[in-house]
Amino acid sequence: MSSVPGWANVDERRNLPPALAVSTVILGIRRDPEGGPGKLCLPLVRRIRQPHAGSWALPGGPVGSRESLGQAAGRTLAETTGLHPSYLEQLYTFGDTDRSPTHRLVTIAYFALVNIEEVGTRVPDENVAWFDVDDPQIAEMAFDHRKIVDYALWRLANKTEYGQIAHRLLGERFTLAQLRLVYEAILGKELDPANFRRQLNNTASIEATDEYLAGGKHRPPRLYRYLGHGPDPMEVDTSK
Amino acid sequence: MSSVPGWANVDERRNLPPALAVSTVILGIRRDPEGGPGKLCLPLVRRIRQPHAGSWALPGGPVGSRESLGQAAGRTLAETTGLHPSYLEQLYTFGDTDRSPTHRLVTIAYFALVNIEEVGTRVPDENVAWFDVDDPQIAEMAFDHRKIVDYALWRLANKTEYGQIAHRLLGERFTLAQLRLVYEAILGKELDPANFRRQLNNTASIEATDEYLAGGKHRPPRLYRYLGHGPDPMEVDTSK
DNA sequence: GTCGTTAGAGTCATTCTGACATTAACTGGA
DNA sequence: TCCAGTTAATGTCAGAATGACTCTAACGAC
Repeated sequence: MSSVPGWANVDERRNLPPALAVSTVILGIRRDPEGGPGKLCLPLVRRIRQPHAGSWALPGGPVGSRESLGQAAGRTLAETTGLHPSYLEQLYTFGDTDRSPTHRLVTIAYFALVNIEEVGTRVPDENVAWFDVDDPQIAEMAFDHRKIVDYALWRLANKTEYGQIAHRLLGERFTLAQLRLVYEAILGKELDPANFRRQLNNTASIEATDEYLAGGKHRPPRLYRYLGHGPDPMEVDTSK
Repeated sequence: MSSVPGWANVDERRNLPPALAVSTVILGIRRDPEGGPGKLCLPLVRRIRQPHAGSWALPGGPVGSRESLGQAAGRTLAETTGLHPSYLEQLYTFGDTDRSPTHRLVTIAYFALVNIEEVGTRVPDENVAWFDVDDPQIAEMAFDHRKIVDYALWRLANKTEYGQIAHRLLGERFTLAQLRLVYEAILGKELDPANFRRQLNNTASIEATDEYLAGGKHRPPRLYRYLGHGPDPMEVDTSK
């Protein structure tokens, strides 16, 4: 077991308590102006301090002693990006001993979704930026954060219940075409509009309203809304 | 915010670092001698020290400074119960501020499966015991451990991929009837043997061997084996 | 009005599912 | 040895779900 130059010796930090932090992968869909399939994207913050100064990292920070883990995730997200996500779910806890070169770091990662209207907005300064998830600029990230993002994408694709997820990404009312674009962005393939409509009508998780989306060039589509019911008992309440 | 008698004042522990621990929900299936549907059960340890002395708790313990979280879960499980599970997956991290009356406690909960042959065995002393998950004796448990068990059961029932789970509960070779009993125990309902066989043949996740289970009174059933491939990239490697 | 576009409903062949019947292979007792 | 009883494994069939496709309705642009 050799000592790496510039790294604290492992034995020196043997009896230090581990640092507890939260990080949040917050995904949104970037609209395609031409109406094509949207792309999943997320905000990242540039690290100011060592280690990994200058690299892009997930928004997050240390856990306060009098806040729950979910509260810490929401607080640090608001402080660094100004975003208040409508969906927050614990993703995974990363605690390998070599995650940070300077100390033992245990990070509880959270997974959030942001309404499509807020994507790209609320950027407080040049140290916060939105990236498409497949942007080559973020092929490498600070710490093991790229691994965290990849796991969040895997979890999203393997969700059995997309209903509430799509609803969180879109907001209160949405058209079936918008909803279909969300599913297509997550699944990475095109879906037949007619069959998509039929399947949603069978599962009674969304409801037609008597409103229509005005302003388009063509026939106005009907607006739908999601009938709540979260199946995961561990979803974080962000209603406050 | 009043002070509870016998509890440390919240302000007194404000600046103490949080204690990091792991706990493991390790589920097995208890065979029904009459061949009926098996029952999910798990080993628990009786707490010796305060708080919650005398109550049943999940096996676990503090995280060492030079071990990963998964290693800590496997080590504490072996130390307290002698079990070496073949499947170990991170479940959830519990970090509410009121989990323990004496200090801020953050627990990374793990979820393990034990082979049916080991259920009820390896009980080192009277402070370790196996319980059916619906045993009224464990309707209440130490800390928030009952909540952790319930969440593990929810996750198990909501898994999309039962293949590898069933395989971990049963061992290397198994008959289709045994596999069906595992599915029935998890899903809580009976399945048609013929349709069950047909579905498994379509998904090529198990393979027929040319061996048969001898010793029964009737026609010997063919043995099958599971073709590996874990879909969850965060499953813990217990092969060491 | 017509044309182009999108919303939304309908058609049909294929596949999947649940329920049930049938045949095969073994043990134990008459 | 033959038969009854039990379990393993396969087959059948109607109804449901699915994928690919067509058809009609409703809008704006011209």
